[in-house]
Amino acid sequence: MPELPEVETVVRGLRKQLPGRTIVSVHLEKTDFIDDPRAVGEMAPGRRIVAVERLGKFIRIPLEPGGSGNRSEAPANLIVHLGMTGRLAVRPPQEPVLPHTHAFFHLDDGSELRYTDIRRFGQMMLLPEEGLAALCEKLGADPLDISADEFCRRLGTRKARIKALLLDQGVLRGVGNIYADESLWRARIHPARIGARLSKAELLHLRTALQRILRKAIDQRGSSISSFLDAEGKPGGYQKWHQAYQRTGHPCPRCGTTIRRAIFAGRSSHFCPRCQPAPRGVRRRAARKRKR
DNA sequence: AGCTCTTCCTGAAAGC
DNA sequence: TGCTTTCAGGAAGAGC
Repeated sequence: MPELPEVETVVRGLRKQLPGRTIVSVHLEKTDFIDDPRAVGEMAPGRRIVAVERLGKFIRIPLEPGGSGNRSEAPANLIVHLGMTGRLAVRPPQEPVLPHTHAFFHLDDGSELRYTDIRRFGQMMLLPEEGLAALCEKLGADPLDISADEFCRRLGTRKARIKALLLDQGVLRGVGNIYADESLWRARIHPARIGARLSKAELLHLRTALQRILRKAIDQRGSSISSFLDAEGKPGGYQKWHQAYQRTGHPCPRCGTTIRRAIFAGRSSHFCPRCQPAPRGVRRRAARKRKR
């Protein structure tokens, strides 16, 4: 599932191919994941791609104003969220089309930008500058840039569980289940702890762990779980480094205790019950549950 | 404010 | 063997 490192990997790949290209035409198959399919189909053709950027887990492809005349004067941004199974890649037109490919952007050099998404949990939209500003406002800080002070303020003052806070895109943009679990394991913090009850040292440790893990994962071109492939169709390598995520029943690499799985904030969470001691209240409930 | 549950969707894997 | 059920999860919305 694409999270910050996977999206960053895709963005870096697309950045080598897309800027400077002009969208010649658009072909859409299934459109239920697109906000306004007609707008995408009509506004994108004739416009030149300026850049490729990452906004949390969103991919932003700004398009130059102008294009083929008529109503396409205002700047627009093609925004793509990969959801669970989304893939965005530039392919030669003769390359066989993968099943579940729903959007084709024909480019002026003959290649195609293709969007493939088995489960269609992804999103696609064409946003004017105001819409983009509104989206950015909803998103929290980028975890790679956030200062220690802001991290403590955003997470250390909230009464929600730390796992929920890490996953909340309005708090931090880009963290998903894999990197939430991995950073909590590394910082030795139980996922059910309340943000406001974490010590300053724990918060600082968590920020450092999260940043190191995200940077390393980007170096490894992301984690390939449930068939994530980058813009060039290559798998990432960070899944080899997972210490807790999806390692239920395996020994904790630090202390040997069996990694456990439980649902917190509606998400399956993987943690070491010894390294990451549970807060009061959770301990009793966890005792009578034993899955997998 | 923040929790849980449900919905969207498909394919893999487990269960019978 | 082959069918049915369960699960996975990002995000949004409902209801508590």
